[in-house]
Amino acid sequence: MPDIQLPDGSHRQFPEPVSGLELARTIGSGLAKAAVAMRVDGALKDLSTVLDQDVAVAIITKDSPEGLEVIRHSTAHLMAQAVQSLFPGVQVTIGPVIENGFYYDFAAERSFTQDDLVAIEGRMRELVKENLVVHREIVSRDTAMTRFENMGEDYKVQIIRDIPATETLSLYHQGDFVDLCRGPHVPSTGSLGAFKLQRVAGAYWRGDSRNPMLQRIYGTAWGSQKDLDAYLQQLAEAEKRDHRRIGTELELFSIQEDAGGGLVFWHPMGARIRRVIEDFWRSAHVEGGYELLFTPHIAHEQLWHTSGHKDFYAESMFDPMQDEGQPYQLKPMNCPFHILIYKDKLRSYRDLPLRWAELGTVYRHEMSGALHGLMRVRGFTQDDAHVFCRPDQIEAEIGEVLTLVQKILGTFGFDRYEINLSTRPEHSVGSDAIWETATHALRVALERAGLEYQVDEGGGAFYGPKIDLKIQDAIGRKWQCSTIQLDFNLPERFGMEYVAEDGTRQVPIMVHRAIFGSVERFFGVLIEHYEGKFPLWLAPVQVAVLPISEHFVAYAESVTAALTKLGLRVETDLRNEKIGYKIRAHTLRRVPYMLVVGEREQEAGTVALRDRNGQDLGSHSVAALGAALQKMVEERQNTLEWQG
RNA sequence: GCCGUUGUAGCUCAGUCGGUAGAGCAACUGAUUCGUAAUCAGUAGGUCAGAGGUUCGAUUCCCCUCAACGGCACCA
Repeated sequence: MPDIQLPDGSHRQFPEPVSGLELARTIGSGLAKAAVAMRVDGALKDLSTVLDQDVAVAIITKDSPEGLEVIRHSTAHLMAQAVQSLFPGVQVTIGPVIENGFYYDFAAERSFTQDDLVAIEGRMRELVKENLVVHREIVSRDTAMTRFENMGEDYKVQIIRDIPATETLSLYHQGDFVDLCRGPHVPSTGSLGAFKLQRVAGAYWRGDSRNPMLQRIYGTAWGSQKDLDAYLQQLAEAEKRDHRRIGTELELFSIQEDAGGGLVFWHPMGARIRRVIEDFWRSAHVEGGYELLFTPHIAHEQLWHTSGHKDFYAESMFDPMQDEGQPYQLKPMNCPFHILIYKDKLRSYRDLPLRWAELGTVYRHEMSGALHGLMRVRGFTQDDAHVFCRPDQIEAEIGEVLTLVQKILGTFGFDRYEINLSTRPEHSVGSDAIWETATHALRVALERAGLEYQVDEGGGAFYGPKIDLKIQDAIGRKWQCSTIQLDFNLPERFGMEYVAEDGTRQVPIMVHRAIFGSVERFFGVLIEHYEGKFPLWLAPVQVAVLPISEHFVAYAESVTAALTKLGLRVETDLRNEKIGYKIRAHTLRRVPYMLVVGEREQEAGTVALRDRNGQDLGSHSVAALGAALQKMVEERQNTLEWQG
């Protein structure tokens, strides 16, 4: 006689045991239809589970986060069933839920093609129509082992072998398909339907590159067709922001096959933006008490032995080059160079903190398959800085860095962050005392700054704790940019020291920090964030002056000259085209403001103002417009809204 | 690096069952002198990613290399 408590606190009594699905039906037919699983005293269960005790039950529906997980997991099974029915002999391995979807890895003789995906999806739809009941079977380890051995499912056998003996093994059946799975799953295949297979890709068995490569099929699944469509729409939106496409369209940058992969060429328009970014970065750093450095691109190989990079970073470094019998190496990092400057003379405790920043271009041998537009390249410029300080200064220095990070990122329109504090890993250098002091200092600095953060226990580098910061872009994607890392290793390796108040020699604390991370990558993120519609202060061309016809060319040029004189980036479009053509052309180039000049404007000494969003902003005198634009640029405003 | 796909004009793409290629946009020239997202006409533009092989003949078929794309692995 189970007494079942529902999430709203109410109770329902049943004369005999009931299944979850039956329970849902007594609550409402709509609920029963949307139900995919349930939570019994906190544990996820299939709806077919019979409730014969007094328990608390929450029905999980398609639209809840947990329900979506169940749907995605069940859709992965459905796909595996379809694959095995179409391609006998293909082995199944694992098929987990991922963000927005699922994948399933198969061991197959040949790789799947795009046509195969269409066929698999078709078969899946048939199986949905058949509305096969999904049922769970508890089996012993031996039974499970034998069954999968007989089926020739070698990978499943390996999986079973690795499951702790204490765990219950369950099999899920639907039609003639069986899979080893913890569950829960939807009650029948008819509960599924809003899915789409996306792509095939290779993936190593158990994620290890020494293992055989399997065929992974990715798919997405949702609680309703509407949600699926919305998601696909969102993917298309993200696609439109692709910095590689926009970069080509707006002539911002290119990657040249003749030069090699992962090497970025900044074209004039991109270079203009970079210059603005860097100028702002420099002035913000000087204001923040930094000195700016320049260091070479290569150094004796020996330096990289001293730094330890030859031991633990060699794979990412370009091979050494020889000159007069001496091996030199391209730098993958700037830190050793800054250390050499530090060591160039004896430092006093009074000199600390030293804050040294450099836009330092480094080269790393990223593997060919890892290269991706501006996001992952082989040559890039780090906005690198190192703070050398005493242990008692850590907290204040980290606080300063966090302030600068927020100031700089905020100016680019990034004010939502995800922050991680990573603490001491198992293998590490440095005393307990220094780790303790430093980690505490990072924590306090974060809290003082009022920043929320998560702690990644043991996630720090072997040489010190760190703070990583991800920014969120306009469509909610997260990008790792800023990082603040303490280093107890390099100062030791290089024998850095300062003379303390008591005359003893002490080792300084070293802080590595970057705000953009890489200028290239940050630029890529900016392009995607703004969809190429840069705010006025960053736009490579801020204003386009568009004469209606040849008669107004002289006036247009005078307007351009006046605005250029104010430091604005202005172009005159003298092409022999109609005004509509010019407006379209500059709108597509994302030029923030267009000034139309014709007879009326020439007479009155004004311009007709229009922004790239199609807003007609009325008529303005050249002087008033210039002053208003200048103000917007100076304040680095993120909006084009007219305040003149 | 690994698996798969792809590489044709500046861009987006069509095409060639093996007989050295075509469109739209962009560029250039001319006409038009125009009021808020594409005026009309013409011209030019290609070692069909690169190297090799098969063939009378290769952009097309085969092999290798390079690069891009989607993943995996990598990314203190």
